[in-house]
Amino acid sequence: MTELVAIYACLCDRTRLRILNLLCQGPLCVCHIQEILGEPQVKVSKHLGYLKAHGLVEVSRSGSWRIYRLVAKRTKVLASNLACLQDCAAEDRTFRRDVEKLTVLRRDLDGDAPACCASPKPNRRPIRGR
Amino acid sequence: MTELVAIYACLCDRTRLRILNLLCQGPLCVCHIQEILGEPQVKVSKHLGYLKAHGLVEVSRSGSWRIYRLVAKRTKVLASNLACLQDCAAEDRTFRRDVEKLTVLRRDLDGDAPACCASPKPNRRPIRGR
DNA sequence: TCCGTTTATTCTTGTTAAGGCATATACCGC
DNA sequence: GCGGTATATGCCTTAACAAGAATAAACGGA
Repeated sequence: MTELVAIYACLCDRTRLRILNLLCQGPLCVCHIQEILGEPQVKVSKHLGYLKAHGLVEVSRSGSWRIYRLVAKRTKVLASNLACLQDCAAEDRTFRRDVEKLTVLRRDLDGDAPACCASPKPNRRPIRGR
Repeated sequence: MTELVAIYACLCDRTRLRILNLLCQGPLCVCHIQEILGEPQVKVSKHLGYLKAHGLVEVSRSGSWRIYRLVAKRTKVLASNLACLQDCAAEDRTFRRDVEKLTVLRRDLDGDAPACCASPKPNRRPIRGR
């Protein structure tokens, strides 16, 4: 039950929902999450930290990038809720657009496996205009 | 998306989860929820208020009792999440015990339809010892 | 009309968390 | 080692909320 409450606590924030929705598509580095969400770095980083602290995601390093992904071993409860989230996300504009952006991003990166900054196109637009 | 966040906000509290789990079994009056949860009246009332304010439950009066129930028309998102919750609840001790208590309570009340205080057994134990 | 029961509301206090700014840390290439 | 990029952390302010105590409101019955 405590676990369930913790999961719902993670899910009751818009930014975290968008992040989780993206991670359902596979591992991602922070900068891509940032770019897709269009949210400031601190915000994204903090929410990722929150999700990690509560056991929903895990990190690995790849050079100077951190690759976030959904935890590999998921309890039944977590799996159920992620599935439910995906269901719900399928009908939401924002969620769908995020995934579309991700798809584009991956195509621009020649679609190699852990699609992250690891292999950026030279002329990729900088993150967050300013 | 906003709706989804609101739903999760409702779900990220232990007491509310227990209440919703009970209401999944059917309408209930406040005093029975109180009795089953073993939580003080204020607490239960407030959480019911919260759930109502966020559109997860609705109330009707029956004499001096208020009968709470899950909202009749549920969005797809809400329905999905309630189903998911029930799934998760099935494997949790507290949730199961709450439902068992409810079953007993209903049996004691001769199992008539909107099982609430409307027809209490004369020798029913008072709510919350004090 | 007064009483007891049922439920909600108000007020207060402590905790948690969100968002922003500035800064720190870690790594890369030179 | 230096500068630049990527990411995290600390501090601050503000808002939301949980919980408890006391009280109010609404109703039924004698």
